[in-house]
Amino acid sequence: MTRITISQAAQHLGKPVEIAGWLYNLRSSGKICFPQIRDGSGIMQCVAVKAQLPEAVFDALKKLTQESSVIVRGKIRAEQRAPGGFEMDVEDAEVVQRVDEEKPYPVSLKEHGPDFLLDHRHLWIRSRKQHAVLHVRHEVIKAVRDYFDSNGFTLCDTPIFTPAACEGTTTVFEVDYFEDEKVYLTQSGQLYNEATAAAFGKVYTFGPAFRAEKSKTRRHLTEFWMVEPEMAYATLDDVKRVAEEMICFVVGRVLANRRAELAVLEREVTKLEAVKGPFPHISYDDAVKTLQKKGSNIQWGGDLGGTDETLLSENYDRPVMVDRYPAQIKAFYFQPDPVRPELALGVDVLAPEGYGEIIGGGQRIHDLALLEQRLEEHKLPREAFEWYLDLRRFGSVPHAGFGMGIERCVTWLCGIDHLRETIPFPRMLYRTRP
RNA sequence: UCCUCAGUAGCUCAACGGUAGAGCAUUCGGCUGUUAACCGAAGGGUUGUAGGUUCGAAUCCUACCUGAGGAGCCA
Repeated sequence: MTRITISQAAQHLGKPVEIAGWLYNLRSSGKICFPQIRDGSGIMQCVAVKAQLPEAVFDALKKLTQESSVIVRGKIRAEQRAPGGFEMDVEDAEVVQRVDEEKPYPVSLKEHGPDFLLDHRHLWIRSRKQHAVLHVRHEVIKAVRDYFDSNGFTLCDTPIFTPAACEGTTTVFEVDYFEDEKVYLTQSGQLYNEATAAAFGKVYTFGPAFRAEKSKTRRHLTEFWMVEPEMAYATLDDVKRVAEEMICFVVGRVLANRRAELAVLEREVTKLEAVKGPFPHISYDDAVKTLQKKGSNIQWGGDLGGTDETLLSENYDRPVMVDRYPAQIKAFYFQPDPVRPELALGVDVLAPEGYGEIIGGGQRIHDLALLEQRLEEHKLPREAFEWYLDLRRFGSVPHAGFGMGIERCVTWLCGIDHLRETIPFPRMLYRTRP
């Protein structure tokens, strides 16, 4: 008997096969019942007819409880009435573990509230929608890696324990490191990326980042995943080009390989099909003017708020790049604009449909004296940055890079309204379980 | 940290000062093509916690706890 996954059903029509999975749903009508089995690759509707089965097998199936693990054997045929288009005529079944009806599976197919679902996240991820979102996440991550791997970037992972906050300003999680030493969970691999870029030319790091800000919004997690490329001999324009190419590549992959998941999510595919280069570019100056015309009370020199990002992205059907922000609202390491030094050569990419910032990046300072001056202005402990300053002493070159938040990207592509559903086990303010 | 909202059956909600209810889930019964199947019946409650007002509180008031949304900050 050949064991197949449900996704392979079309290649095994008419042949005896077995499917190992869990009971997703069951409908029963006296002498016939329809167990729907999920196996992680899809959902298969089965048909069990009393007259054609041993009594024990039929009874076991008819009384099966939700999410009991079960192996079913039989032949598969095309069936229009079945969701998914295929159906198995069950000839035999083996219950691996039966969920006790006295303590039934808690996540029913009916509606639930967010608190309940998040408390049961370890089970919630079995449901169709969550399953689809996490499949899209997998596709996004794979596409991102494929893009960099096939464009001359070397994966150089950066440390998670760091001796100091990368950017000084934001709050970091402090960890006891053996006796008498404190380390911090990384907020970004960027500073280390600059070192590996000088070693390998083009690099990227892909890993978790931690932010201890008490942010309480649908766009924040305390632990999230970020891909950060960095390029030596590169400028702001290179960052913009690579970011655009990468986004188009990722969106294309999701459209090519995850149509079924997007359908489960009821995502408007045309909105994603519109994501093609070139992306619109707008300067921070113009962004502020546009926003003021639209009624925002943003002033020049202030950062774009969440509503500002939404207002701005409403103007476009694809991601928009906003560049040259005031240096004062950007991190210390941004290279100033040569014509207007009060501006930083940084760029943010805002996703369409109000999904906000998914990418932030820019060109880094390569001049030693200027970097030393910035460290002082930001009152950063110079000792901790000596190694970083070395990068400007030994073969410094113009270099640039960016970071993309994986969960924000997945949230946008899936068209869902909360970041927490795009990671298997979200870590948020006040929620660290399960 | 601040602002707003919400906690009633396992779940989703109703009852808004006068006997705590429905759908789903569970159990029992019915049904040979169900699509979050349907039909009949049963069990299931210290209304988040602690005080207060009242003849009477799920309902009004106060504090606290828990959660959600938003602000600031960011990916």
